[in-house]
Amino acid sequence: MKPKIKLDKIDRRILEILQANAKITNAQLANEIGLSPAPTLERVKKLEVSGIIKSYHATLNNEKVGLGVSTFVMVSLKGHNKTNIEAFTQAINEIDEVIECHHITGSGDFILKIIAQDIAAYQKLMLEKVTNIEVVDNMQSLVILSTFKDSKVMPIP
Amino acid sequence: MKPKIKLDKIDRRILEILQANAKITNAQLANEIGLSPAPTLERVKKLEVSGIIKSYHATLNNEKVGLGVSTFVMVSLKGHNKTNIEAFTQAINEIDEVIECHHITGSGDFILKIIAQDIAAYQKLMLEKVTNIEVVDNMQSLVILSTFKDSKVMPIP
DNA sequence: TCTTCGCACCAAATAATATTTTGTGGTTCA
DNA sequence: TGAACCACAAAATATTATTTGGTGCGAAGA
Repeated sequence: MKPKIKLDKIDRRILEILQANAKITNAQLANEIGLSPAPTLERVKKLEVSGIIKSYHATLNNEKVGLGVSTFVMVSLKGHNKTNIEAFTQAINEIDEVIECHHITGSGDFILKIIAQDIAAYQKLMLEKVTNIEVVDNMQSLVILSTFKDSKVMPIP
Repeated sequence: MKPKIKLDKIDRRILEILQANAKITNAQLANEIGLSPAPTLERVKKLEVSGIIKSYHATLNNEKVGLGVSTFVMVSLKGHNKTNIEAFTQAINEIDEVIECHHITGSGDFILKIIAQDIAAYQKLMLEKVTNIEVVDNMQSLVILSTFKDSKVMPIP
């Protein structure tokens, strides 16, 4: 039996705050939501245990670590059958530079997000690892020129 | 003068660990990288101050908070001039459901990532907020059917 | 080569923070 | 009405972060 969780206004506020800043102390968080530390912590733990909060991550400045190029890649497979899809996703999973892989509607089948040092490294990566995945029919790269928004805060309904 | 930062193997390991799990304690982190807590903390602080670590975020389970639909949207503007681009990015910035906005090469001009409760909410959002941005010429929605990879860990070169 | 400086580190003390415990009031349901 | 259950607050305790002082090593200059 899955425990049905309903979020009240305070829970939603907690989620909003922790998405924006996971490093806030429990005391500060308590203060912001207008409760004392004990029940605040209880709520956070409950959100974690229930799986509503999945994980916590540090976000890096990609340029500063030497990752200057990000792209989206639209991929079509040779066939849409389960075997090919599994072969593809498995191959993708082994490539660290592919940080996202989504199955989508529309003309293509998949959209990937890929990170690389520069265009040269990107080209090398594509040629050596991505292009020669057997089941891939066709690919189109969209290079990100600049990013205007990259929010880590989902709008909780 | 920007302080040129060079990362050694230990720094890269720290970044890798904190990207995967920002909630690790300093003592645990120290243990994993084979240093004592003091210099470990020093390194982390240095990475934060230098801006290599940008921020820390909680990641949610979108389905569990009632956000069942994610899409990519390819957008073409009526003209590629600076004025139109600024008008567009500003309009986009006010829509919480648009969590990413990138300027890209290729036939379209922008790619957006949008989150909504369900298809009905998505349609409403598009009709009421996105479609009628004045400078938008053409849009194509790609609905995410499933996500096979969504890594928060960048491969540091 | 010798000396000195500065850096990265460790161990241990201290400060801050998380977490647990205990008790209270309000709400629901039999 | 009253029993059981929550959600909460205050305060005690445990855990963790942070600071301090001291050591050794490597690089730069005499």
